[in-house]
Amino acid sequence: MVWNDEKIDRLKKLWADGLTTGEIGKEIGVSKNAVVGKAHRLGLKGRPSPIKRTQKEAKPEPKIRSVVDLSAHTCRWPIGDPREPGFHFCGKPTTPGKPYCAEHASIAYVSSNRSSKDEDAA
DNA sequence: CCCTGATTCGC
DNA sequence: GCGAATCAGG
Repeated sequence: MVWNDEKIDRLKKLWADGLTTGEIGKEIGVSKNAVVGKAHRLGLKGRPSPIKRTQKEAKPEPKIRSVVDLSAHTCRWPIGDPREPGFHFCGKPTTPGKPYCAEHASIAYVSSNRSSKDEDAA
């Protein structure tokens, strides 16, 4: 398909005339896709059918947060194995002054928390 | 289901 | 740059 000035002029004329892509396609002798494609390339805007194509799948944001990225109030409790992919940190709000959130702080600080009974036995 | 236009994709 | 294919809405 060669878009000479005639074709382009006719396309613009018919397009501006209010004809649909199918009509223009039949008129000029091209498929409606060609019409709409050329119209789009020419910068012509369609007045009818304001269909907006939904955003395509595109989310290139594989931002991996390291421990240093976590703010002072972000729980640094490790989730998973650091050597395993998908390892991350808790990230929940921490108790002020503590590196972990309340939930993980309770786990973190129970280490060697021997009760009096243990000492009693020893 | 068939129409519309819009965007994406391969040539 | 071209249009078919695909997508999305009426």
